[in-house]
Formats: sequence, C-alpha cells, structure tokens
Amino acid sequence: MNIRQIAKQAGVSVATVSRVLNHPENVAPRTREKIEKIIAETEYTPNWFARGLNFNKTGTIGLMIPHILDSVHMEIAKGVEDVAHQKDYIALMCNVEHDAEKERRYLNRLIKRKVDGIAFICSSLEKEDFELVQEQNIPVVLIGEHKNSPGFHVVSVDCRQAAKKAVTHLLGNGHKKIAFLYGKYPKVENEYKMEGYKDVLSESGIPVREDYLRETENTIEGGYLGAKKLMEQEDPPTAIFTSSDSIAFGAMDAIKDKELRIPEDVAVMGFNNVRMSNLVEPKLTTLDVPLHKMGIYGARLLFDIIENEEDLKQEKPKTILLQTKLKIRKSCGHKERIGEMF
Amino acid sequence: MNIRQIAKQAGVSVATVSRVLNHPENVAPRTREKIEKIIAETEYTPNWFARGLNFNKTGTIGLMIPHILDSVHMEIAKGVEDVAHQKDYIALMCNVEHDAEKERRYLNRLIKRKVDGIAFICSSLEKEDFELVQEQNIPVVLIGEHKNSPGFHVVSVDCRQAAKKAVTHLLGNGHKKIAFLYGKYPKVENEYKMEGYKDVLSESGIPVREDYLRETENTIEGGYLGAKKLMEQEDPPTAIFTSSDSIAFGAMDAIKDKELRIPEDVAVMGFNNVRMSNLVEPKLTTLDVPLHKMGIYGARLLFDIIENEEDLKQEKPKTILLQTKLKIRKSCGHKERIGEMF
DNA sequence: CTGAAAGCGCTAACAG
DNA sequence: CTGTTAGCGCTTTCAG
Repeated sequence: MNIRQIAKQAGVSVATVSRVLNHPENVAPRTREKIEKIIAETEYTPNWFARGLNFNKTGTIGLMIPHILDSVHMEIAKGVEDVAHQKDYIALMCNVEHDAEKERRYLNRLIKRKVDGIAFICSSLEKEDFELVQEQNIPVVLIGEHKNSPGFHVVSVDCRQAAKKAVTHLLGNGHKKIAFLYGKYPKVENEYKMEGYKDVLSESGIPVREDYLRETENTIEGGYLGAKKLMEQEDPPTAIFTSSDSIAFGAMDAIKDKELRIPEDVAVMGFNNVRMSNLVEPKLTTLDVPLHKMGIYGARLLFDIIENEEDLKQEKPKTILLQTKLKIRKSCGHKERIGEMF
Repeated sequence: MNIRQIAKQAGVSVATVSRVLNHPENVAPRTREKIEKIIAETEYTPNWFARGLNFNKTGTIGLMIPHILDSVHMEIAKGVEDVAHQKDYIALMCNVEHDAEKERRYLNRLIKRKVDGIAFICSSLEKEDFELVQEQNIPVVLIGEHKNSPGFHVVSVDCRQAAKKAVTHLLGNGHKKIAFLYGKYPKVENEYKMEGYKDVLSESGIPVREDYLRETENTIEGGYLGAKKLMEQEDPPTAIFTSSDSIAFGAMDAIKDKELRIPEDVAVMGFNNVRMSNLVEPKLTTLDVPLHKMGIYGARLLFDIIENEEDLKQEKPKTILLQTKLKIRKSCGHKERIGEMF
C-alpha cells in the first residue's frame, strides 16, 4: 500500500495525501477527513526509507554500551532509553564489550545509518574517532568522562569528590592502611578516583603506598583476584576502597575465603550502589551514583542538539557533573549508628 | 558524496558504479579498480535509505526485552546480539518493561522500520498481535514460551523438568513443607514450573497446599514481600522454591530479617543461576539455565528464516527445549557434600 | 562490458 | 486549497 494508491482511492493527488501526513493544516477539512479515513482503513503507513531519503532523519539514536551485562551501564542505558522512547525515538543498541575495535565498527554502522545522534556510555574510543564523528556533524553526548572529547556535551559524576568522601569515611572509622583496588574501566573516572584517594591521604599525612594500589578487571572475578593479591602481601591493608561494586563483591568473596571478617578485619567500600549491594553479607557501604539520572540528562542534552541543529555550533559544550552520596551500611563498620532504611 | 559524483570522477555512468558495489564480477577489471580506488579515497558509502528503498532490507532486527535491568533477559539478549553482530546486523533495543502496551507500540515501530526480523524475549503480547506480525511476513522467533504463538519458532527451557529437579532435591533433603513462590513473569514458564512442582509432590503423596503457593512481582522486592507473607502464616514452610534468583534473593533477605537461618530453618531454591547467586550468603542453590545459549539459538533460528525466505512457508516451526542443571550450593543444605568449584 | 532511463515511495517547490 | 513535477540516491532492466 503506497501513497499513490491512497491518492487514487481518495480521488486526489499524492501531494494532497502527503500534505495530510505532514502539514494537515494546509488541507481543506473535508478532503483531509476523507483521506484520513482511508489511511486509517487501509492501515497505510508511509514507507520509512522513502521518508528518510527526503528528510535525512531516522528517528533513531545510537547507544554505545560498554557491556550489556553490567548493570551499571544498563541503568544509564535505561535512562537514555526512557527519554528516547518518550520522544518516539528508538535506540540502536551497541554492545561494545570494552573493545575499541568493536566500538569503532559500530560507530561506522551508525554513521551509515544516519542516526540522528549518538550517546556514548564510557566510550573507549580515541580522539581521532571522535573527530570523524564531528565531521559528519552528528549530535553526540558523552556519558562518562573522556579525555580528548572535542567539544561534546558530557554528563558525568564527580568521581574525585566521591573518592574523597569514601576515603574520608574509612579514615574516620580508624583505618590507616587503605588500599585502592580499581578497574581498567571506566578509565578516566578511575583516574579521578585515584586522585581523590591520594588527596585525602596526603591531607592526612599518610603516605601513598604503591603496594596498596592495584588495577584489575572491572568484574567480580577481577575483584576476587585483586583483593586476594592485596591481602596476601606482607603488610596487608585493613580497608579496600574499590572503584565499583562488582569489584567489591569479588573482594568480599576473597576476604571471606581467607577466613577474615568484614568489616572487623578488613573494610570494603564499593562504588555505584547497584541493587545487589544491599543484599550481600555484610551489606556493602558504597557510593550512590545517580546512574539513571545520568542517562536521562545525557539523553536530554542529546535531544537538545538534535532538535535545534542551528544553534549547534554557537553553543559551547556543557559538562554536567553529578554528585554522589555516601551510602553507609555494614561493610566498613561505622562509629555512629547511622541507620539504613531498606 | 553520492554515486553520481563518483561516476563523474571516474568518467563512467552511475550504473557502472552501482555494479562494482553490487555485482563487481560484471565489471571489467580495469574500470572496476579505478572505481574502487575512488570509492576508497573519497570514503564513499552508499546512502542507506536509497538502498533500503530498493532492496527493502535493513540489516536490522528488533529485539524485544522484557526489562533491560534484569540480567536474566540481558544474558539472552547478549546471545542474540552476539550472532547479530557477527552477521553484520544491528539490533533495535526495545525495553518493554513487562508492559504489553509498550511492547505493542514498539512492535509497530519495528514494522514501520521494516526490520528484517524480530526476536521476542518472553513476550507479553496477545495472539492478535502476533497475527498482525504474521501478515507482514516478518520473520520471528520467540525466546521463552508463549501460548498462542501461531507458527513461530520457539527456543525455551524445559521448566517443568527443571522444577521437578528442584523439588526433588528439596524432598531429598528432608523437606515436606515446600512452598512455591513465583513471579508474574515469565508467565507460561512459571506455569510449567508449577506443574513440575505439583508433579513431584503428588508422586510423593504430599498434598498441594494452596497457602504454600504465592504469586509476587518478579523482583528482589517481590521476593522479600512474598517470603515474608509465606513465613508469617500459621504453619510456615521449611523450604521455598522460587521461580527466579531475584525472588530468591529477596526471600533470603526476608528470612534473615526474621532471624531465621538458611538453610537450617528454611531452605531457598533459586532459578536461573545468575552471576550473583554465587555471592549471596549462603550461596544460592539454583537451576542453571543456559541463557546465553538460548539467545544464540534463537538468533540462529531467526537468521535461518531471514536468509531463506522462500523456504519460510513450507518449513514447520521448530521448538527447541533446553535443559537445566541443578546447581547445588548452600542455601538448601545438602546431605552429600557436593562441592562447588567456583 | 557499459550506458540511458525507469522506478523504488515520498516530499516540497511551483503554479494555478 | 490542490495538482504537477522535479528531485532524494540507488538499483536494474534493456539496448547497444
């Protein structure tokens, strides 16, 4: 069923049909009603490609997700999807698996498909890749910070500040030997966490020990292995600040395997406050990150550009930095008895 | 950059350029090379819409996901994505949120976009909706069973058998008062689990008690609430078989809140063996479901149809039923000391 | 082996 | 307010 057949049935020209589809106000009410009726009856919907050919708009955005099995990313993704869906957009899901090559491949496909915009969650792409995107003039937003992101809007979390809160809390609970166990991803954020960690230590006159700094995979297994190493060294830490809850879960498992108690022997601090951090034993003290909100803000920024292309150039890129909140539970002990509602 | 400009640069007609793109064997080697060179230099890629307009193929499949924050669904989704990506396809992610209305809306959008196929994960659509799809002649595969799926391929899990294994295990550990706490989703599967549950009880001469059967939300909170009710009644069960690990996690939390021990006072059996089931305290005994494999098989089935449209009609729909494996950990106790490797 | 030209389905300028 | 018509960029007959 195409526009010509509708036109014939209605006894009008294709232009008129096209008009009721796109500028109904320019059609006489009577003709319009007649055509609308036929459209409804025949369940006609305009061919999507033909439309795209004319408009060069797709109603589609690309969504780069580092790993679709990581609930941290998916909470952000859900935020993006929520606003996209509301705007009658649909998202092409790109499961990047922390692989720059795969991300690049996806990026090319997205460009080919002429998506109206791309949201990158914690991208692992290089500067050159982004420049490519910029040439294409595709609206972009970065969720999760990135070095060398030439002039894109960014939504992120104040990781340095977050780390400071975390380490300060540990310090406040009497810990001096605090390790930082961090994942390879997200890279830039974890660097900021490192800075925050070092900030607090040096402010308190505690020297930073290289043997308390450890990089690992950003997974439960990574946390397990990393914590194991950390605890097996000569002078093990009494507290481990991790860069993600996943790592923290693995770390807790490793500590339990060593028959050590949490938090009495070792305190563990998470990051992100994923749903499960409330269900492990002991419940995990962690930093609450507004993941869903990050997705929402990111998507809004993206649609702002999409919807006002003209202003695109003159506006300078915004950076939205969200704040975290320390979520005190059991895994770090606590002096004051600060409750936890659920 | 469009095909005409390429043609001009190469001093040939657009037809020839189109040929080297689609049927290079029909072009003289010398002309072909020249054109290929120009294409490479200019990084020309054919307009995707124009192509679609001619071919009516999109290189896109739709992927219906009940809820993108549920790792059970995402593991399946990842399986689908894995094979789609390998086939150079890209998936439109539809986060349905267990809402038939939203799923229907998404379905319409997918049809408009003329996706080459749709994979439904645990769909909540009605018979009529599927008939609509069938009219459009869009290849479909159902991952997770469904009543009234008119002639689609299906990949699922033998839930009845799985439930039998679970309840038998509980019975073997001395339990007679076994409750079944099940989610609203996935509907059909949970009905099968119910059947398996009843099968075993009646085979063992244990009457089915209505007060041990309880429906709840398929979430951690749902599990918490459901188990709470279950345990607060007059003659509480000594074991709870749940329809998903999420529910089991919530149930465990509720049981702990009541100062009861797991498994000594109450045994808890999960379903799915998600990654976290290994990390709660005590580690959860559950049924291992090959989720990723389900996604892979489903996608393969889908691409089988996509790639051989002609045979589409004569072939009768396949149903692949995968088997589960009982994963014995701590939450149900165990007589024999069956280890767990990691 | 190559080119001219028709057509995929739709939109929008232009003319009436 | 409506119709005619020229594209959008590409593929594919049909001639040569």
